Amino acid sequence: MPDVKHFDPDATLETVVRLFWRQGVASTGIQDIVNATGLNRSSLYATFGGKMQLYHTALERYADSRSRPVLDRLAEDERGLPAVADFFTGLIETRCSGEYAQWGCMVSNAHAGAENVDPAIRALLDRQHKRLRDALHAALLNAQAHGQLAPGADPAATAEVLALLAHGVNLRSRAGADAGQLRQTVATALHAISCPAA
Amino acid sequence: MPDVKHFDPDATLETVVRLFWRQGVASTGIQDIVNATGLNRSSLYATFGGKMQLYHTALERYADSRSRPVLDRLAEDERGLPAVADFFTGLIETRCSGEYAQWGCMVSNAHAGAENVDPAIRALLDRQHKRLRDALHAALLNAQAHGQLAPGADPAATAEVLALLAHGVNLRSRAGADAGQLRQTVATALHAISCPAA
DNA sequence: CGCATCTTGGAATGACCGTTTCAAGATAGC
DNA sequence: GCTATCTTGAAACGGTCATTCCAAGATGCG
Repeated sequence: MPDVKHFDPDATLETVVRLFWRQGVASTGIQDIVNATGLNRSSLYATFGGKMQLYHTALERYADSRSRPVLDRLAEDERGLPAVADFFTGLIETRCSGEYAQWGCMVSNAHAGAENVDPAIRALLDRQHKRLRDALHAALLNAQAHGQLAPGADPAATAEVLALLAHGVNLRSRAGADAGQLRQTVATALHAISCPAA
Repeated sequence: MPDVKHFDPDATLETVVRLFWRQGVASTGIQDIVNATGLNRSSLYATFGGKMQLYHTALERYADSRSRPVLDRLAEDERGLPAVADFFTGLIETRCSGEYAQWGCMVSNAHAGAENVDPAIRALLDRQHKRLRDALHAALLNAQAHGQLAPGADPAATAEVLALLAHGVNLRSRAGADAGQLRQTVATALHAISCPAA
């Protein structure tokens, strides 16, 4: 019978996610990954394949373990606009303070890099953008049902606006944008789509 | 007396801008630049310095020759919201069709790359974001004067919202987002900030 | 224990990285 | 046309790139 792995692939992948998230795939070498994870080149290639395959796996892990829970919570929060506001508050908190401050969003970052020409990566970016938009859409439908939305507002189109706004927050936060200003900007946007009478 | 340059530095820099714009600084090698410009390494280094210095010069050229004219036109257009709408229409046109389709914005792209840790680059990103926001602010002040803006709307804060929206357009267009959908999204955003009575 | 099977360490692969060096070539004033 | 001064071509620099290979080590079953 064969030998078993002497390391935890899951923990390794989490380390790799952070490297690619912070530095991007083009600026991260295999040597960086070897140094950060402590495991050998052979084990890396045997377990995850080449660099781009590893990046794809890491990006998928990011989307599933970081984005998805937040988006699911947003979609299932039935309060309407307060749910959207909380989503953005949490987003700005994550982007501007703590361990991941000024790292931006790994998915947003991938949009701007040369890796987006890879069809598999681009499909992942489209899927993730759709998930973001759909979660916002669900929250806005609740907002409309509660009469929180401005009359005549289209929840689907507005969800797309807020999705692009989130991308903007991700980008600017990576360059060190002020959290307070981002919060005020989001508040302004939400005020613009909310019902004047409410 | 000395020899003179056997090439046009301005035309060379324009070629370099396109390389960095499309592929990013991390994925563009000096060899790529040598191949694209046709001139020698020695001439490159003697004229522009090293790679990062060349990237900085190229990014500044992009900001001055590509962004600035568009932003100046926006700031000087006194029509108000129609000026903003035209700005976004032109932006989406540039981002989604023609020679630069799916290249995104070189400044937005720089936000997501590892190059943003360079203080000189980050200062340039901040300056450029401020220019974008100020141009939008000027246009929104005109809109307010013309009674096009929703009552109670803050032109300064709204300008920041639209600036982040522009970043979102830049990002998503690079991943091949549909121009029609982007136009509709922008229209929705502008509708949300416009005066209901107008 | 012996053996088949997988993992691991570490060296080696050729290609490319950004940068430097230097001789040969080109130019403008004398 | 000579010379001083800059530009240009081409090779070479040490280092790092992603990837591969293979012997040595570890494992669980018979």
